[in-house]
Amino acid sequence: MVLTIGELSARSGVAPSALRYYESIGLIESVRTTGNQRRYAQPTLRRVAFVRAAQQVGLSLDEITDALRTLPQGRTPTKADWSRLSSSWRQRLEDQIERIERLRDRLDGCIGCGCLSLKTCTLNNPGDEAALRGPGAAFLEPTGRRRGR
Amino acid sequence: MVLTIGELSARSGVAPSALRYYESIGLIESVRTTGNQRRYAQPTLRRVAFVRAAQQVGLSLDEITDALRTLPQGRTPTKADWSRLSSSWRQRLEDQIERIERLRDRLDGCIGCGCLSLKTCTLNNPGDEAALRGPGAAFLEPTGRRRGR
DNA sequence: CTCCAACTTGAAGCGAACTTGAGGTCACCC
DNA sequence: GGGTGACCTCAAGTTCGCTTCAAGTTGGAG
Repeated sequence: MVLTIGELSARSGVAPSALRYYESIGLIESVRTTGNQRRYAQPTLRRVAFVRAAQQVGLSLDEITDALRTLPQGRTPTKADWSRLSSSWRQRLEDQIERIERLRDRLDGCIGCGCLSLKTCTLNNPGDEAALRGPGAAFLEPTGRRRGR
Repeated sequence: MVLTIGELSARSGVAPSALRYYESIGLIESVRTTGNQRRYAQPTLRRVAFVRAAQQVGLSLDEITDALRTLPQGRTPTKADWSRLSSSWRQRLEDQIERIERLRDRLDGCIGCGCLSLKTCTLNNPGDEAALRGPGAAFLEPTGRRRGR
């Protein structure tokens, strides 16, 4: 069974134009009918779903492309394929979770102490502390940046 | 003590051009010297740090602006100010964490079962399941979307 | 065989979040 | 008071992740 672009769009929730765009950057593949229309293999559906999930957590299409490049597009991925991809992302996801938890806790802490205003709250008074160890305020952006800069 | 744009940039790790941009969209404020140069009060440093943290977790500058608008820029924020902001963001952050954990667990599950390829793994075979309850594949994008679309 | 919705391409447009550049001014050190 | 590095404005440019449009083609239902 193969899918038309309309079917893939309906089942993935991703617009046809976006799917064409994904193909143009090498994120997904299609075969063509004699009349030049795209046909997608089902694994593409999972691939697309995965792309959206990864986007949700802040990965760029470039990064996702890189990661998925380690998976075969033609054959079904093996455990080893997955294991490779998974381990490289896991740390990243953990970092992301930690970053959000830190912001959440910071926010919670602020309810109690009224900080972003109190000098005494070092946890929430990062700028001046960071200045002591040089510029960058790296405590808030611990590892790789998400986009831009 | 006030900060020049260069100092604020160095201490926050945010480029001067970005700081000017933030000001242009009303995210931060400055006073001017007689010679028309910007001078920032220290709370601005915390504000900027907060902005970057919030960006890291996927909030747009618009949303951050809205949220911070509930905080006073002139006076120091009170507990009540913080409490308001905090409670409105908390759920959002929780959702974000949950979403990432789901992706992580999905990834972990895949190591064991080789999915994104096995039909038997329903957890990781969302597309076909989603098709049963109509298009959208909403399982992966549970609540509000981050950007675009 | 005809029809029409669904597809095709390529180019242009868009919003977000900045950066870069040109041309000019300011402020602090010697 | 002179020099120079940090600052100013405004406009235009950049990247990402798409969408929209125009003009044409395909393929399946009747």
